[in-house]
Amino acid sequence: MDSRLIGELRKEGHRLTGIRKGIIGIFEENRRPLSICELAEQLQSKMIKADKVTLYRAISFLKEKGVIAEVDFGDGKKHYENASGKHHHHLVCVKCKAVDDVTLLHDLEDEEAKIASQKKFKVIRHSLEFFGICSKCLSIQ
Amino acid sequence: MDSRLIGELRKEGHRLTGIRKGIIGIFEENRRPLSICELAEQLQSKMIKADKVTLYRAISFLKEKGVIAEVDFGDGKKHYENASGKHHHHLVCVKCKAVDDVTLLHDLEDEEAKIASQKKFKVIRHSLEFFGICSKCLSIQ
DNA sequence: GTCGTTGCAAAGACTTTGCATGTGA
DNA sequence: TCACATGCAAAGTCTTTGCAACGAC
Repeated sequence: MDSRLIGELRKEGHRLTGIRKGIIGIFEENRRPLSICELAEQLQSKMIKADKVTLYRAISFLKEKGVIAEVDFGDGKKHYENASGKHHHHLVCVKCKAVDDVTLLHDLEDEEAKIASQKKFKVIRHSLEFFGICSKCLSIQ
Repeated sequence: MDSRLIGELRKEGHRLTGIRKGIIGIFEENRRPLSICELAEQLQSKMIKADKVTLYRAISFLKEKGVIAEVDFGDGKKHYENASGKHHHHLVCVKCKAVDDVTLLHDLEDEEAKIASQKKFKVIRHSLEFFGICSKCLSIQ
């Protein structure tokens, strides 16, 4: 587990509860972005019981700490993933909802530079998702 | 107004009501993506009264027809824009929520080709938004 | 013992559904 | 007229807030 994070939490007077340990552990194991419901299921499979409200609050807390990042697949739910990994984007299967990671050939830095110079817009982050049909669903059809 | 669309609607037994005419007109005038609430306001300023439920249904209908497209800014609301324009992406100001359009220097076709060949994933569409601070908000600070 | 964290209940925001009424063609 | 479109009420889903009880340190 991320010891820098744990030290920081302690220093700021926050507490490392069983639920938070569980959540941090799950986001370290999981590459796939998780919704609140999926997170609750994974905690349950680890024998950690937690109210959904607690998960919303824990997620909000960890998002502020920069530990996890929010990802949006336009399905009405928010999804979260470990923010520490290499920058990447997502392939979202519209049939089976599977999510895969992908990195770009050319990253978007030159695009962001163009935006800054042409539009005087300071880019903080971007969000790029590809929607389509995954190899499994293609083979089934 | 898009006469191809109108003909198609008629042929399929659909009706071109005042509300639908109003909505189509608004999406032709507006380049900025609109939420349901913003659409309701714009209709009202045209003296067209419509229930929000009707707008949800009309939007769902026009989305199926491919007339408008859904855009997601991760703010918990769905936004819609005219789908007939040139393919573009969005600059979303995190301060004032203004939205501007932007086109890429290099479009993502080569990335999609790479994804298809490496991952066997058939891309249908992608969604790319840049979040940051617009020129106005930068100058105010 | 303190004060941050949790759980339960309730409220809030956005969207969808059911059904009777209205209306364009 | 007749099927599609609309409005109202209600329900559904996801998320946030209030507050008392719990528990990490």
